[in-house]
Amino acid sequence: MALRDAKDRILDAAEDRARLGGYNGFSFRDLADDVGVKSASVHYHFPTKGDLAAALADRYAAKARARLGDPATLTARKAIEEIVSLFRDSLMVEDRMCLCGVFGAERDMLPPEVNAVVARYFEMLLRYLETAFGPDWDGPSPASIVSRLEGALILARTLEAPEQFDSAIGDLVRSSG
Amino acid sequence: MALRDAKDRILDAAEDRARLGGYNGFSFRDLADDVGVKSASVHYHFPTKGDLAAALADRYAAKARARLGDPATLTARKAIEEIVSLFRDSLMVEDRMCLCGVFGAERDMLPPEVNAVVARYFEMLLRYLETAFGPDWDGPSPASIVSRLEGALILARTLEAPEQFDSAIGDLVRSSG
DNA sequence: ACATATCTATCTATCGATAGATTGACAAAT
DNA sequence: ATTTGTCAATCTATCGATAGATAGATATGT
Repeated sequence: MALRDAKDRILDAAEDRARLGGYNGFSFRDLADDVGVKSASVHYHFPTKGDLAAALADRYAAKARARLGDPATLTARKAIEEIVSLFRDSLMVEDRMCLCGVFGAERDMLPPEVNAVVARYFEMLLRYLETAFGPDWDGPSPASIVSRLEGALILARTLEAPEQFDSAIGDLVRSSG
Repeated sequence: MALRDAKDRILDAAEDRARLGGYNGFSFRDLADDVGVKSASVHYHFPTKGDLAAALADRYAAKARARLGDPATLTARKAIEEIVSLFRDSLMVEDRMCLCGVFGAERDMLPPEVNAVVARYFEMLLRYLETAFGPDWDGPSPASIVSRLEGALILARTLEAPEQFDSAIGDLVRSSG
């Protein structure tokens, strides 16, 4: 065993590269070099690239889910703050796209097993907000919030203007705290 | 001369493929086969892939600009309707991503000359709305509208649920007509 | 001994890109 | 009217690099 599990370190490298350049933005050799092994060893852990990317999106979704917390225990305002913070950190701290946002944009050329996991990520985000909002919610829809966050990431990064993120999210934060 | 200018037919093929799979979702050979020439002929018109993608994004932006019309002659409501219709057709009619949305998501691995054109596309959209809104506008910011549209495309396509687009855009359309 | 994990070595396919020949159209020179 | 020169556009052929993937040997730990 290395410092950490090799499988995890491979996924770390893949996540970093994929969030910068998408599915074709990394190769088995890239990841092998990053981690310090040979590309055949990456294939040992993830036989195909589809396997790897699906596992990657799955771990990404699980980490997001854990960070967001249990929506049944959150007010609508707090849930919005949590999900905004998740995307804000992606932009401001990590300077990376949302992994599932990139994969979603490229979806028509991705292996179907990857798309399935990416879809589950977005369903999870929507359910999270729905649960926190409850049946009487009359504010912005979960879909509009998730869309705005995903799009704001693209916009702010493309314009190389992080403040555009706040401009895009503005009234969301205002209306929620 | 073929039925249409070869350069244009190459860009047509590239636009179609790029909107499905991103920058690495097409190759010179793909486009050559689509158009019925050899890949060397594609290189004749666009020496590098960066040249091609930059020209592609530029044409894409010009077409959008022409379709949207002059914002100085439009009410805020009408301008919102126009830009919503642009993205709605991308989803419902063309079943494709926004070209600059995909390129924006992949931006960190794209040639800089492509990113420059993509950024100009988004600046154009923001200016379009700003101009139509005028200085007294107190509705949603241009950045929030563009973000929502771009994100709604990703969300609806990923979930293979076009109705999610309306759910994400809903109150925008409602408040504007 | 066995399983896990890595290695070396290699395969086929494709990538973006280039060199150099060929074609056809059109204009200028004879 | 015919020849010559020029140019745009395409072709054939190929380059070196890299892609994802595989076979089989090797090392390590239990």
